[in-house]
Amino acid sequence: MTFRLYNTLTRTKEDFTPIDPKNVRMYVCGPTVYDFAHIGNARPVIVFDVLFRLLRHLYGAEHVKYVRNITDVDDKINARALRDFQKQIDEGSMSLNDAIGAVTEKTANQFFSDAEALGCLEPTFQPRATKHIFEMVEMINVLLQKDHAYLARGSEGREVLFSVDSMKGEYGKLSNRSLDEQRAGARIAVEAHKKNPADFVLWKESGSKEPGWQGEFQPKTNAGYEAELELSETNMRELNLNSKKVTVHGRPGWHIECSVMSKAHLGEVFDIHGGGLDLIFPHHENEIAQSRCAHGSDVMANVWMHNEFLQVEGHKMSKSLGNFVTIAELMRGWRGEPWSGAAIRFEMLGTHYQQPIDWSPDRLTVAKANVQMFAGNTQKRDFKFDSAFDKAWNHVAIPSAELISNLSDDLNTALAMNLIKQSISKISNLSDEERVALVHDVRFLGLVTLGQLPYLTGSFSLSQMAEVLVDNASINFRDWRVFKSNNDVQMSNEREKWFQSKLIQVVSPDKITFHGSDPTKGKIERLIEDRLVARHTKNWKESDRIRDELDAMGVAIKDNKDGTTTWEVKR
RNA sequence: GGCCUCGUGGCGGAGUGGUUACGCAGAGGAUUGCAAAUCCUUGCAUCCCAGUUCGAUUCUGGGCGAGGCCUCCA
Repeated sequence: MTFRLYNTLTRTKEDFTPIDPKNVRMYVCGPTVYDFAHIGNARPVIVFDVLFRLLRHLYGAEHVKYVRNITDVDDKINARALRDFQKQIDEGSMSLNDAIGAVTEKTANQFFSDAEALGCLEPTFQPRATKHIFEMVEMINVLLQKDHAYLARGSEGREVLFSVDSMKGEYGKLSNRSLDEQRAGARIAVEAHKKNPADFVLWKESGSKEPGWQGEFQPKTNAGYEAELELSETNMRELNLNSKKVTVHGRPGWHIECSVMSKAHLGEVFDIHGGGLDLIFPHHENEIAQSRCAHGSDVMANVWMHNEFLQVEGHKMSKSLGNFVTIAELMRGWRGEPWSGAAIRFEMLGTHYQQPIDWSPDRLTVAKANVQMFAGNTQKRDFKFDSAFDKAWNHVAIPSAELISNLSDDLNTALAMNLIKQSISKISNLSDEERVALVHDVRFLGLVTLGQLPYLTGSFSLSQMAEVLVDNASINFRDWRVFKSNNDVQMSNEREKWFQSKLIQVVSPDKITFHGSDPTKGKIERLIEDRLVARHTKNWKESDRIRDELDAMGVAIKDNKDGTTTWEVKR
């Protein structure tokens, strides 16, 4: 079987050959943790999770390393910290640094739980930029010594800049653009202190007049770093500097973070580097420039993969259009319905990663219907207690050869999902072998986990209903904690009301308890029993009245063929 | 200006050099006190032009139309 991947670097589909089959290495650009992840962010998370699963299958789980970073140093984070914690900072009850820590911690945690809800495996490493500052300074020094970088004074202070001219002929290969074309384009701001307008920042001085920066930070903390920068002879002459060392109190540029974190965990040259389409230029181009020049290598990674973008209902997703949807919001309820992580993943994998997706309730409905059909049918007694099914669930997922062959063709999840959708549509009529294959494939793709099954069927047992409520509660609880920590009294009160209405008790900042199960359960069961009695005596009036009453409680009932009545929370 | 993607039934949306998945909506039926749910059956489609080919929705070229990226962005 051949395993092929489209490589942005060569613009062709190539056979994939790892540098070392015992150590297959992949780096994917993770989130900048200034705001909750939206569905656009979810795409690379899901796509590269599938690739991770495939690599693990092909080379053995212990032979694959997957690094997805957390960018927790960025001007947007600082801005967010100032916005959210302005009051506390002004009052002196919180340092800007702590505020930044609160923002990144909160956002990163939400990202982790989002990724989990979307059925993603945890990457091997999830490094944070703030833990690698020293190595960044080190790499910048290497670049300075090799004359690939220079110190200059910009409008906002001193900067260490990467010199793209020092890499002429090689810079721009990934994005397929030459420096000459760049100059012709009108989009690049010409800044006098740059040797070439395309030169980008490696290190940026933090000005003392920027609120709260100067003196607020200690070397160990998350923002504002003292960097010792060695200057090359050339730079010294140009800047008329006498000393060989210059200290710049500042912060790293965006691109250097990934160069450093990938090197730290995967080495100077590795197999696969992934991310969103928009990162090709300038982010990945600049990563390549930094890493190759610092290490003197021909490539940074052999294969570069980029996922296409996602639109929302035909439009670019943006805050100004008001169609910005976070993952948590989708699961809580979007366009009138909550969408499970499984449905979101199902929908996402239905399109090849290099195709744009238009995100809409219609498409999600399809995915949801499929997931529910699968889950519902596998919940049926004759299916569930069937030994073949049992076996499939209780063993490690062994994907079918066809699934692997589809995925091996440049991660063709659309084709893989086609297989699954077809099997699901005739799930009741599948042979034992086909059923087992379906169960394995669905699990391999991370579409459904055993723990998720009860939530997907729509036919909740009583205890499962309680679980669902607690599950929804956990999302609200997360929000409540955020509002609480922001001292947003109005919003946290609103959440508390929600809990009260659902008979859920907030025990502590880490714990919630569901108390609503028993009374509700008893009432519903009693009403259903009463109604069954009424039906047996053909008292249709009373029977319908009870149905209305249950309906008002948000409970929908179904009279089954065998004379029993089941119920579910109305969706 | 540079780079790139897409155009399939009423709608959403896959795949394929030779009978066009799947879902929603529609139609018919089973079941039902009614309803809901469920199950079964079913009608409906490949933007236009040219080329390659025995054969094109699929490959190539052109046209028309839609959208994205190039600036922080996944």
